[in-house]
Amino acid sequence: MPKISQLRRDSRRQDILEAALGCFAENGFHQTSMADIVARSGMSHGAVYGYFAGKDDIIEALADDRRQTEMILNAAARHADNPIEGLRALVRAYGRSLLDPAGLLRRRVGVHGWAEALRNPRVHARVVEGIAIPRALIVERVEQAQRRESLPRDLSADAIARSLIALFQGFVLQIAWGEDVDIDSCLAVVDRMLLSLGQASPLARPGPTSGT
Amino acid sequence: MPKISQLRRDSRRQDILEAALGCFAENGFHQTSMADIVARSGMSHGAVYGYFAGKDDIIEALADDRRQTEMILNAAARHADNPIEGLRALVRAYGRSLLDPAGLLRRRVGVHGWAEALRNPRVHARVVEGIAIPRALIVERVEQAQRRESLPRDLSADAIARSLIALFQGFVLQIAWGEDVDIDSCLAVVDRMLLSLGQASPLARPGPTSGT
Amino acid sequence: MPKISQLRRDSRRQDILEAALGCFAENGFHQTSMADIVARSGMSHGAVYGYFAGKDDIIEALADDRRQTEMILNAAARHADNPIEGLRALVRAYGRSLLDPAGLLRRRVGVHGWAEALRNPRVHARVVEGIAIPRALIVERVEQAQRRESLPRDLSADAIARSLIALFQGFVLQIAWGEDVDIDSCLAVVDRMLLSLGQASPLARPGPTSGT
Amino acid sequence: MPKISQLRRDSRRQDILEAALGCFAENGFHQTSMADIVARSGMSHGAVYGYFAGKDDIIEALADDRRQTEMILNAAARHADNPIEGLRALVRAYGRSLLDPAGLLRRRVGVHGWAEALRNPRVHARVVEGIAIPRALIVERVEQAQRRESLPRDLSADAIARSLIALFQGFVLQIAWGEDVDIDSCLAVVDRMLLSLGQASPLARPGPTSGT
DNA sequence: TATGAATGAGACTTCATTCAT
DNA sequence: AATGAATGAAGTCTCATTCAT
Repeated sequence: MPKISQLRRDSRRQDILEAALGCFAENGFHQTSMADIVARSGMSHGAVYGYFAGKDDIIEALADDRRQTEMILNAAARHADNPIEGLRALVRAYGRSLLDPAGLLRRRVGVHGWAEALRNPRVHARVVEGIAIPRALIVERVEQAQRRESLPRDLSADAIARSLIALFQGFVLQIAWGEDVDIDSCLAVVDRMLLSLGQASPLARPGPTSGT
Repeated sequence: MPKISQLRRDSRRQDILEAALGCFAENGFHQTSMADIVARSGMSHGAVYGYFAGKDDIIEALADDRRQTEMILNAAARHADNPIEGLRALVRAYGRSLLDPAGLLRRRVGVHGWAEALRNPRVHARVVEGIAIPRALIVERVEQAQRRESLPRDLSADAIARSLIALFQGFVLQIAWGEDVDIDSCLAVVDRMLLSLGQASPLARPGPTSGT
Repeated sequence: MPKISQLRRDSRRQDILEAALGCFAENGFHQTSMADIVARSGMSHGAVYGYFAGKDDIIEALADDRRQTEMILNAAARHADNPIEGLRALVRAYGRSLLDPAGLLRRRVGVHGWAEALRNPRVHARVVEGIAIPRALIVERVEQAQRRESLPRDLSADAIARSLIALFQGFVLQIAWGEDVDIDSCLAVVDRMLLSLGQASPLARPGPTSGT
Repeated sequence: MPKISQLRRDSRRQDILEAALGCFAENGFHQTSMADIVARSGMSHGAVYGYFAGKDDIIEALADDRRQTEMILNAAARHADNPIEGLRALVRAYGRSLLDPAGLLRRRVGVHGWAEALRNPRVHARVVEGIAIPRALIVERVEQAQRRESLPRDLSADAIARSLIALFQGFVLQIAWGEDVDIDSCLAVVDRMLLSLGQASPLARPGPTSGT
């Protein structure tokens, strides 16, 4: 029988996650101490441990960043009839999210999560699964487009999806570093790539990796 | 006047860097202790500190490793006469390096370095400068291509360069995670993107990010 | 809002200072390790660091201990009407404190503090300020005496004060070394010096530093 | 059969001691590393250990600072016939040495030695013995003076000697701290004390430690 | 439940001394 | 004799977690 309402519990939990997000964004997971998080959350050590089993648990909770992804994916659903337009909508939606200053912290922590996924299996699982979701959706759209001949059939749908995702991973990285990235220009490039892939005359296809 | 030859000194230094590379690849910078590196290098604590001022110094030395980048860039220089072919060569060269198992550790550590660059200014400088080198080269090639009309002039050369780099950053990441990436297929996608960008009929250009 | 009372906190803090005092008295500041202090205090490393920022902080806290000085000065204040008697009372009070075995450790640590003051600005400030307090009081008394002609007016009051202090610094040192100092005899000498200074016939004053 | 002449050996040894003196004066014994001394001496680690058994050996060699003391004592010998003048000459000689900037380092290291003498028996022995030499001489002069009635017979000669030494120990300390000490004024005070002690009318002697 | 003081293993780094060259 | 690289014990301090209050 909880003494405080579930609502209050959720709110407190969110406070901790937000505090952790701020700390991790500034200093990374391993250069942030629990004391930092505790101080920033305004709670006590004991209280924080009442909501999370430990630091790793907080890291995992933040790595489990499925919500934002799903919100973005909804944008693609609006063009369910035209796969190419769906993909373009997805690109635009992702692009917009890159410009959102509210996501700054989340993107920085995301990069830390990429590194953490290399050694922490639980984080790895969450991060990789989180990316598998949009990839599956993109693959679906690409295959639709290939069936309609609006994307070349000789290219692997999975490779196209991975490439699109890779593009945005790189953008996230470059932006997180504070580089002077003109997102709109980059989106224009991605958009044109998508479009021109669909138009490419088959005659012009040389062997892609023909070189040594 | 050192009692050991410069050659031996360099070799010892390299031993330490290799030990560190292995440790960092497995556990990241901050979950690797100096004791780990010391043990793996087979040297003593004091000896390691005779070569590096501390852990950060080792991290920076590894981040400063742009030799590999430069070697790859040399491959692209051979196609200096045709910019598009030069870019394609670059893509192939990078792609090959992704398949090289010898670079596995280096790529994993590279991802850790991306995260570290978010909070360590010295690492940031090295990482960002290391990426500025290929970007400058790509921009140059793209501008040549735009002057010859083999790439659309209305796209920003910088954005194209950033996009190409982003693609490979994402590939590095996905491969480092151990995902089942078919590099050849991805390279084919990138190659086709490059080619078709050049062929895209002007009439077919819709406003790239026209929607909200 | 601390979970332990301020009283208990102060007591713990005092325990640490006492442990440190014992260690420092035996081995000096730099030959005493934090582990020594921790062991002697019966607390844990972390606990000690909860009360002091580090070893230097402990050293400074001990150097900052001017309470004893002030207690001694109070003794002299009782003879406020007659400056010479006030000075003699001060001498007696200091002298008594030299015999106090309870102050043995404190005096030994004091000597270490003198050396530390040579290179640690914070300790320097505390030590020098701690001595400025009695000096100011002595200067005041001496000037009173000079106005009443009970001390020669041609001697610098500051120099007289510094000389009195120097005497006691030397006594502290010699006693700390365990030398066979007969304090009472020394006090008799100082007392007589004070008295005879006041009686010295002006005719008998040769040039003080007339030699080479 | 030494490869280098004894002369050269002595010179090298002196170089090391001078380097150590500089380091110790700046940072004290225990905050100076052998590497500091080695660097300042311009020699190699091995070479230094060829002249001294270790750091403690160097410290002891510096604590054994008998030469300067002896040079000063020679000044007192010139007035062998008149003990009071001999003491005054001694005071002047010591006073001059306090003003000598060349002795600055030596005096600072001396203070560190005072502290070190508290815990290092070998240093203790050297320091205490070094001070016993002038004390013995002063005692002798005082006893001569007492026999001639130029100093009161009811005061302990040892206490007078210790008091004179204490005065200078305190001066050394205050000067080493960089305090604004007017040495000449202080010497005038000491000189007058000596003189007036000899003149003090027996009638004026109250009980010295008559207080509580 | 909540608090925050306490724990203690373990992190990074220094340094007196040795010894192969 | 000289060199200076190497050793490794020991130093200071941090911090994730626990638990008495």
